[in-house]
Formats: sequence, C-alpha cells, structure tokens
Amino acid sequence: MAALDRSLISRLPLFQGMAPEEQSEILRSARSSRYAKDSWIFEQDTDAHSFFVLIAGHIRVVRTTPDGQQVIARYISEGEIFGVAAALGRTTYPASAVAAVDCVVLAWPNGLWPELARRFPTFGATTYRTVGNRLQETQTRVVEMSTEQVEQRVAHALLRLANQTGRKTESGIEIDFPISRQDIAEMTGTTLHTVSRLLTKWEENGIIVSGRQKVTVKDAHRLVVLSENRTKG
Amino acid sequence: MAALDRSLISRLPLFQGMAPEEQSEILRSARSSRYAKDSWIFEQDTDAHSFFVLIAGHIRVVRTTPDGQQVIARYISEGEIFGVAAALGRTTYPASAVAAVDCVVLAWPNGLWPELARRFPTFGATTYRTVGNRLQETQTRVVEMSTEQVEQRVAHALLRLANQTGRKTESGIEIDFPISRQDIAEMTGTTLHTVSRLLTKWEENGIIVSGRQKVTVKDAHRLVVLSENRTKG
DNA sequence: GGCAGAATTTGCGCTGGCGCAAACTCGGGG
DNA sequence: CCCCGAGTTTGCGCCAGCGCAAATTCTGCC
Repeated sequence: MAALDRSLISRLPLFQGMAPEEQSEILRSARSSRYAKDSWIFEQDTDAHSFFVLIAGHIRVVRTTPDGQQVIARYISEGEIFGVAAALGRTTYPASAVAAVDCVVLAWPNGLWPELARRFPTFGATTYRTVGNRLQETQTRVVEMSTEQVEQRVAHALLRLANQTGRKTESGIEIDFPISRQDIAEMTGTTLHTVSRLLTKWEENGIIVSGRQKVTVKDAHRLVVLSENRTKG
Repeated sequence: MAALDRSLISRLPLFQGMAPEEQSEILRSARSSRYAKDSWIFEQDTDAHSFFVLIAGHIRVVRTTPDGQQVIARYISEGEIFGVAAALGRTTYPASAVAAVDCVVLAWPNGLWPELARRFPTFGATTYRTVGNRLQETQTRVVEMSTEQVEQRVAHALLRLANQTGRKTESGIEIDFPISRQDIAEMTGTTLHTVSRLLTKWEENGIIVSGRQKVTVKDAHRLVVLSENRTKG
C-alpha cells in the first residue's frame, strides 16, 4: 500500500498544532479503508481493535437493545475521531458504527493509543475535549427526553443536524446525507409516524422542505421557537 | 491547615498503583473541605476551578434547564472522582453538584491536572476510564428513555442505585442516602406522582419497602423481571 | 421502461401517564 | 409534647402520541 499523504489530515482540527513531519509520522501507522454505504465499521460489544478518523462521508453510531430496537447515538462528520474505546480504557465498542454514505476512514490499532497520546499531547487533549463534548451532548439529550414534548425534541434534533452537518443551499440548510423518518424517530425516541406528521405540518408552514430521505431547513428561526415552546410550565 | 493523611486515599481504587510517597505527594496539593447536606460543591455553568474526589458522603449531580426544571444526572459515591472538567478541556461545569448528605471532599486546582496526569499515569488512565463508563451509562439512559415504559425505567433506576450505593441490611438492600419520590422522578423522566404509585404497588407486592426518603429493595430479582418486562414487541 | 421493495403519508381508536387538587402523614424544631 | 411544613398518597379527567392498518409514492435495479 502506498504511503498516505499528509494532505489527508493537515486541514483537520484534530491534527493542528503538529509539525508537518509529525503529521506524516502519525500517518505511517494508520491504515486507510473505504466503506460502502450501509456497511459496518465496527459492531457493538465486539472487541475494540482500532480507533478511527473519518476522512470523507458520514457515519451513524447506533445502540441496539437486547430485543432488537435501535437508537441512534449520534452522527459523525468529516474530520471527527470515533471509536475511541482505547482512550477510555474500554475493551469493546459500546455501540455500532454504520456508514450513512460511502466513507473513507483512517484506522489506528488500539495498542498505539498510549504512545500517540504521549508523543502528541495536543492530539490527546483534543480527543478528550471531543469526548467531553459528547458526554455533555448526551446528557443534554437525557434532559431533553425528560422534560420536552416530542415536537420540541424533533425540532432540536433537526437543528442539531443542520448545525453539525448542514450544507447551505440557496433554498436553506440541507442535511448532508440521506436520513429517513425512521432515523429521526430513533434519534428522538418517537415513532416514524409521529415524525412524518410533524414534518408534513412544518412543510405546510414553510419551515422546512423534505423529500424521501432528505430534509432542508428553510426557517431555522421558527424551528428554534418551536424547540423552546413549552406547553406546560 | 495540617497535612492530610495518606490513609484518606490509600484504600481508593483511583490511587491504587501509586507508591505511598506518591500518594502523600498528591495529597500535598489537595485541600479538604466539608459540605453540609444540601449545600453546593459547584454550580452549573460557573467557572471550573477544581476537580474533586469524594471521601465521605453522597453527591447528587444535577442539570437545570433554562426554565428551571431539574434532572438528576447521577449520584457520586465515596471514592469517586467528579467535576473533571479540566480533564476534558472544559472551562465551566456542565452540571451542579449538591451534597445529598454531609460530605467530605478533596479538591485540586484545575491547573494541576496536566502535571498530575503526566506524573501519575494510572491516575489519569483511571479517571478517563471513569469518564468512559459515565458516557456509556448516560447513553444507556438515553436508550432506556427512548425504548422503555416508565415502570421499567424506575425499576432500572432503583436497581442501579441499589448496586452502586446499596447497603445490605437484614431486610434487603437499602439505598444509603435520603432519596425522595421527586428525586427518583428526576432520574427517570417522570413525575413524583407516578413514582409514588409504582412504589406503593411494589410495596404491596413485597418487592420493596419504602418510607419517607428511604427505599429498601427486598426482592431484586423480581425488580429485574419488571425492568425487562416489555409490554410491546 | 417497468416492477418490486422501500419510504412515506394518513386515518382511527385507545391508553399510559400527566396535570391538577386535596388529603394525609411523619419527623424534627421549638 | 405539639405543631408546622415537607414529603407522600390518592382520586379523577384528559390528551399527546402510540399501535395498527392501509393506501400511496418514490426509486433503484433489472
């Protein structure tokens, strides 16, 4: 396999603060893979062998319950690190990672984590900052699920997707990968039927436009209002 | 202030793998404080100045929403590290910490984290393992809130409390600190009324005994059955 | 270009659990 | 020892959102 080019990662925040030759060096121990849409990068509860950086595409992180129900933990965007079981002293992955579209991924063997974190302190620190953000995000989700109505939760979820992975088009902010009503339901703890009804209503009101596996936010401001609109208090 | 004695921490898993003189050294930069029941150790969104280890007592970690609703993120037990914003590169605390009973706490200034983590690698690693566990726990909670009925969630919450902070008595596993119906409601995303009804029912069935701010699990096995009892398929 | 399967929409009835309100009980402080 | 207030129990009505079912519309593949 040819050596990987530094340009793959030099623009990513995760590798900022590393000298060019360091970037090349860290790449020497990485291997690059492609994953077709809907294929698994790793599976929940299996032995954690590697950690990853997403170079291109979008990844869905999914938890599956013993009785087969799925919950989407989060989406990973380009440049993000994921599958960091090693950094947290775990031996298995707590969730599965699925390619939401065709993806390109870099992988490092878990055994290299301690050495890499030691040799490139900002790399370690950035990773832990990411973990901290995810912990906080996840707790925010618990709070939302505890205190908000379904409509507010779906509005929040769309806003988050638009912010994290939205692509500005002339007609609004388009979510950058195929996402079904079922997916949105699994992010918000509701059913695809309820999501469908909400999106239909919002489309009638001009807040969004949506199609099959596609959502574009046209009026983020009104969505914010909806997401904050407490009916009880 | 007199020097703190090594025996305070020598039994704690967090400080295992450190030589006695290292334990004494790490204590030299710590300060010890007492917190009366219901007092705040730190408050959400305030500047994070320190990280902490709980020496004695129980601490409730609480997130408050903009409109004043509270959600209990977790309880901290003796020996646990908490308020680790520094380790995750955050500058503010994402939640508040309240003494559930009178507590004794050690605190280190955040500025010391990098040095301590470098000098005592197992200390850092253990901390990050704890963070990983909490992230996974929090995600489990999201899954529960998405897929389970209220009865199952309350059963799960009681089982978790019994495991983490339970004290075995001759009549069952007693939760080791005062906990109200309202508290349980804030852990499970329901109302104190519903919790009260469930506990009453369970007490009639001999699964628990409960009193004012007190719950004792008598038949954990049947509680497990309840927590897994899916009504829909 | 047509077809099979996937995704979405929509109607309808039902119920788990919440909101509200009131009564009651217990434990600690004075 | 009594009283006050926090914590708890309980009744009642209601409705957001789910379960179920069927129709409809895409779209990628053959």
